[in-house]
Formats: sequence, C-alpha cells, structure tokens
Amino acid sequence: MARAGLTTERLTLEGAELADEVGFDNVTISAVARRFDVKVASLYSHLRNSQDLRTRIALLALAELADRGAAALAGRAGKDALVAFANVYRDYAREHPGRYAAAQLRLDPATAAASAGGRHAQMTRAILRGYDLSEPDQTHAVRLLGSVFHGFVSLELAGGFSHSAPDAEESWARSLDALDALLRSWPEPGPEQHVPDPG
Amino acid sequence: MARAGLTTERLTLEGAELADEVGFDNVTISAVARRFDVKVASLYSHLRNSQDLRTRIALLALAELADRGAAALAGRAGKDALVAFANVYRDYAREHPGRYAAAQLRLDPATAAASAGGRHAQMTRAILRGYDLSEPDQTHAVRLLGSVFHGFVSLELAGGFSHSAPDAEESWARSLDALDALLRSWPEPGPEQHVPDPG
DNA sequence: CCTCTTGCCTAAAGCATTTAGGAAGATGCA
DNA sequence: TGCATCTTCCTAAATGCTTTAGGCAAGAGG
Repeated sequence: MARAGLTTERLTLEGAELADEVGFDNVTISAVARRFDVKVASLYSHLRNSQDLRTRIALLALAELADRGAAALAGRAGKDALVAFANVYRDYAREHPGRYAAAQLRLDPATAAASAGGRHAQMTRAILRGYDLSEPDQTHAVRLLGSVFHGFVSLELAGGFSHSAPDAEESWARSLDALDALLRSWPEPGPEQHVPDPG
Repeated sequence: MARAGLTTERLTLEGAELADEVGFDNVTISAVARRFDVKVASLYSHLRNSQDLRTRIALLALAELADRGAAALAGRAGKDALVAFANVYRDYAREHPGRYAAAQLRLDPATAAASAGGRHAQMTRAILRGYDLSEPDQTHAVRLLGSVFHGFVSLELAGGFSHSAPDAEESWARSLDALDALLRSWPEPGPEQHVPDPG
C-alpha cells in the first residue's frame, strides 16, 4: 500500500486550504483524510484530535499574517505604514477567509504565548512610533487599532456592509484616514461618563 | 407520558442559555433535548435542523441587543449616547458571551433583512445626529463605530487584552473618548495611499 | 364518548471522533 | 543482501450528534 506521506505540517496546510474553501467550522479530520485519500484513523498518528488540528491551523494563520505584516511595514512609516498594515489584514481575510477565521480561535494562554500573536502587537506598536503618543496611550491606541482592523474585516466578511452604498472599500479608506487623524491628535481622557446598568 | 410543553420559542431560549454556559459552538440539538429531558427526535417537530436552532438563537440575540440599545439611547445625545450605546454591546457580550457569539452568525440575506440588524444600524445613525457629519460620512462613521464596538468586544472576549496592563476597562474608556473626539472633527479624505499587492 | 390533531416516542441510517491493535513499507545495521 | 525495528497506515469498534420515518397516546372539539 503506497504511503501518502502524511506529516503534521502537510495536514495543517491542507486543513487551512480546506478552511478557505468550505469554512473553518467545516474543517474535520474526516474531510482532511478524504483529501489525502487516506483512512481517518491514520491522521491520529500526526494529530492529537480535531481541536489540535484547528489550533495548528490558527497558529499557521497567525504566523502567515505576521509575516505579511512585517513585509508591509518594512520601509514604511506614519500613515503609509498604518494603511499598508491595515490592508494586510483585510487582504488576508479576503484571500483566506477560513484561515482568518482560524486566527480568531480562542487559544489557551500557553498556546497563545507561543503564537505569533505577540508579533502582531509589536508591529502595531511600531506603527505608532510614527505618531507622538505617551507610553500608556500607546497601549490604548494599539487596542483601538486592533479593534478597528479586526472589527471592520470581520463585519465585512460577514456581509455586514454588502447591502448598502457606499461600498466597503470607501469606508475602509475613510476609516483609515480617520484613524490617522486621530493618532495625530490623540485626545486627553474625557470626563467620567455615566455607565448604565446592564439589564 | 407527560408532555414537556416544547415550543420553538422555549427551545430557542434554552439554546441561548446553553450557549452562554458552554459556548455557542457547543449548542446541539442533543444538548437542548437533554435539558428538557426529552428525546432528540422530539425537537424536530419544532426546529427544521440544528442550523435552524442556531439561526433562531442569533435572531434572539440581535433582538435583545437592539432592545437594550434602544433603551440606552432614550433621552441621551452626543457623547453620552455614544458611551451608553457602546456599553450596551460590551455588557451584553460579557453577560451573554454565547448569545453574543450567536449574533455574529452569518445569516443569509433574507434572514438578515428580517432580523434586528437594521435597527442596530439605525441606532448608530441616531447617535451621529449629535455630531455634525455629512450624509456619506455618516455611513463611514457608522461602519467605523460598528467595527470598533464589535472588534473591541470580541478581542476582549477572546482574551486578547487580558495579559497586559493597563486593563481593558481603561482602554475602552479611552477608545470611546477618542471616537468622540474623532466624530467632533471628522477629517476630509486623505491623499491616495499606495496599497501593497497581497502576496 | 369519539375523533382528530399534535406532541413526543421508537427505530434506524449516516457521518464524525477517537482508541486499540495489526500489517506492510521504509530504515538501519550486520 | 538479509534481518530487526520503527513508522505509517490500516481494520475494527465504541460513542455521539443529526436527521428521517412512522407510531401511539394525550388533549381539544364536537
């Protein structure tokens, strides 16, 4: 019986392809086994279980995304860097929706620490060097930027902007304009606001 | 054999509870049937299939969220309205993580149109009446606000901010300060930016 | 009381997950 | 080359979720 040459890496990569084609939620051990024309149980020599597969796809996506981010930031600063980096997220999500969904998988702390997640935060911080923010404000800005990138991209991917004019493209450009302006004049803390009771 | 009094509504509600307890992905027909101490097949008189159940939970969550948003906006304007509305999202997501995850479910266009999604967009637009934005800019701002709310909340829920100081609470407040400032001086479109080729 | 609708049941088939243990191909060493 | 060993992939089987088909009985209406 000819060997298929399974490795954890090849399985992960194929799982990522599958995620992009049929959605991350539909990535199963069985589906990957079918793509290699191999019995399901064979995969368990390389993967602990199906959660293990999903986690590996998530780590792959985070690493790919970080690599692209680093490439985009090279030689850029200020708004140029901001826009280039933001587009990396958006383009990646559009090219690889399954992988992007995988990157949102909740990882346990140990796994998260070993992931490329830290590189993302570092790169966002690097963008902020082009602006004049105090140390604690940088952290807030990092989080706001992350929120906008992730939020916009996932709402767009979920079809949230697809049924109304103007098109998402323009809103994206204008949102980045707005973020750039915001970072150039980052406001002082406002007065305390009343927070309504949930209920 | 005593009847359990199953209805689509009760099943949906119980499914939502279950989602909050064990995660939206773990809501299954079987699990809900167990909660009612009823055989699995019995649920198929009330639900078309498990996707139907998930969709109904999503619609429930969107409606609840819209109701809370409307309550929060009543009698408020400007930054006060912005903060109150934003906190509705964040509080709801923290109180009901499973429901919040459900609200992110991708709905087919017909279902989405019949959902409370439109109310959300309307309310966000209402907030912008407290600021001075041209018509097309309002749409961009609606999308940016939606992105920040959703993005921040889901990153926080995914534990993205939990392993570094300062705490998420403060970043949230400062992000809302920043959005308020941004809306008060919404920038003109910037110059064209180079968009790097994905690859 | 009888009938009919409805609500919940049993039964069964299909598919995904996971473990246990076996056989054949690749590898290393004499 | 021949043998031992390890790795890779296999069969088999248990478990659980999904979904459909068909049946019986509880409760409503006449």
